[in-house]
Amino acid sequence: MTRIKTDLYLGDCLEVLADFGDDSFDLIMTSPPYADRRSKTYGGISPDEYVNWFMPRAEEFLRVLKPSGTFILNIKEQAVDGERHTYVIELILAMKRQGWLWTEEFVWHKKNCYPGKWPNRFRDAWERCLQFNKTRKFNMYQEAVMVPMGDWAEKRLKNLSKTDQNRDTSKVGSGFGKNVSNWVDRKMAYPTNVLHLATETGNRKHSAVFPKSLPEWFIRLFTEENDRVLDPFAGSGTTCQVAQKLLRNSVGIEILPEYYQLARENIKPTQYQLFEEDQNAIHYTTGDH
Amino acid sequence: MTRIKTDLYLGDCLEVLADFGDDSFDLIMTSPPYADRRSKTYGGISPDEYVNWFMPRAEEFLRVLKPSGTFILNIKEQAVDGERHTYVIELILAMKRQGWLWTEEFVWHKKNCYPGKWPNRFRDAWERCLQFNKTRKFNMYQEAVMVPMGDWAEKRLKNLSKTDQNRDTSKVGSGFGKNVSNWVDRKMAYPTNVLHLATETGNRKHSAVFPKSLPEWFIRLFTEENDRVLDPFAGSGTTCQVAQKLLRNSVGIEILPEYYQLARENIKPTQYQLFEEDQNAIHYTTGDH
DNA sequence: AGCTCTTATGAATCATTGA
DNA sequence: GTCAATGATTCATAAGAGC
Repeated sequence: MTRIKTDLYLGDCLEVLADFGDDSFDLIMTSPPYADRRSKTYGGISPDEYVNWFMPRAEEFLRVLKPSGTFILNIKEQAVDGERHTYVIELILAMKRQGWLWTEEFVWHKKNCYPGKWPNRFRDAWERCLQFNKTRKFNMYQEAVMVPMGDWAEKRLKNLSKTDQNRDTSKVGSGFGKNVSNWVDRKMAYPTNVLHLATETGNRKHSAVFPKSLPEWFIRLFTEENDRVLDPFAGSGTTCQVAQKLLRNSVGIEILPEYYQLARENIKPTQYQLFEEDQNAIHYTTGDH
Repeated sequence: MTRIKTDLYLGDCLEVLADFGDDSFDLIMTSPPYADRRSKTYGGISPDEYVNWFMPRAEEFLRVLKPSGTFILNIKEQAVDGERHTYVIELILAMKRQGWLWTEEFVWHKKNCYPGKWPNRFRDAWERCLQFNKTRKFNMYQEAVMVPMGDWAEKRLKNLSKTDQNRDTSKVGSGFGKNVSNWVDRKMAYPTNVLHLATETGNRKHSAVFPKSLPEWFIRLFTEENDRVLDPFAGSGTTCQVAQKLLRNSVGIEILPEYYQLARENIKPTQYQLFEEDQNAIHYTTGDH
């Protein structure tokens, strides 16, 4: 029996994380308060101060992340005075100086983005999901997020073209023959670094929620069951909710009491996972928090 | 009768542009050689030197662009030693210091990206289209790129682009708008800053073309007929081809003789556009180049 | 004309081998 | 050791051929 823990903390992650040991988390997945957005609620970090505000916290993230772990930062700069502000790209450079590896930049395409019309720009339909790592040897479970192949596959794989055979038989025997058999049955393909996820509408209490599918995708990709996930800007607790559902331990930190309270309501009490022979017999029983 | 000029130059844009006056172009649309890519054909600028290589050219672009004009830069940094290189975001910062406004960043989602599998990353399926301007009052013709809503429209659009390819160019000048106006009673929507286009895979002579639809979209969005477009890294001349089709004047500059020659072959001689009442009476007659 | 089927290949990235 | 060249991996599109 494995216990899945989901812990919520009220406070500034800079202070709360001081009590956590080095190399504690397999994944940090967060969407921090955007500069100047939610200024009423979060005290309004101005775009120009954003990097200075973020960096000491990034240092703590670097400390508590395992060497094999990953940090996913969902963020997008807004337009300020007719321009895209540069605080996000400056943040990337600053974090590299701090010791992070900037491994990848995923694009989250928001299929149903916010409506609106402006004379000088179109609706903003994408956000960055920046991937940072401590080392080049990080855990990645690609099979966990495979996607169905396109319709083209069925016809295509019936009759493999000569090129395919030529290109691959040029290898010394071992390669294609084996792979053909892999391919013919294959219905799934590896995804790309562009994610197509709709935003979830209707959450009025927390203005900057991401859809559950966003943390779900990254949690599946970068962690296994019983791993430990951190969301240092937990908001209404979406990341922790998803982590719990996927049987990952998680820690959520939120500075605003309203959101902290909301997160507590959204998170079910501690779960217990029972391993039994019958897969359908995985039960969830609630326990003390 | 309006004459559409399409001029191609062989040489380094840094030198060729010296002969052009200030404020000459309404749109600069280009995809420069990426760092260290195609090093056999182009010089192979190393990622670390890329900004220094680019900046003097950017200065010329700034000079020859009209105050109401736009500069679209299609670029993507590669992975170097397990990380995304930072030369593109450093370029953005350098260009801002040079006097550019970084107005927007469009995402070009490449639906058919290069295949492959690696233990630490997925396939790269997007590129940046960075929008820079000289002033906050730039021309933008949003209606020219409106898209029909719904799935039925997608098929319609596909068919349209097919007939486009078949020399049905009479539709094209103002045609897109006209066709679209047929659907105006149906719902039209403004697009977003995410473009979904497939790369063209059939081109054997030039390995790095962008699909025609990419410059087409930006030319429609940021210029009107008879405006003047520049592609300082013209390659096989895709931008100029499209500009000509859309009845915009254009200048293409290419440093490699092979591509310059290829561009010349791809560009039809100077066109003359006749304005007459009957839409079908728009004729093209060839003249000296 | 309009459909299906065939075929080539694309701004990729990492691991391994060779100089 | 460092650096350059070669090999291995793999998905989606459109042009072209055939009916």
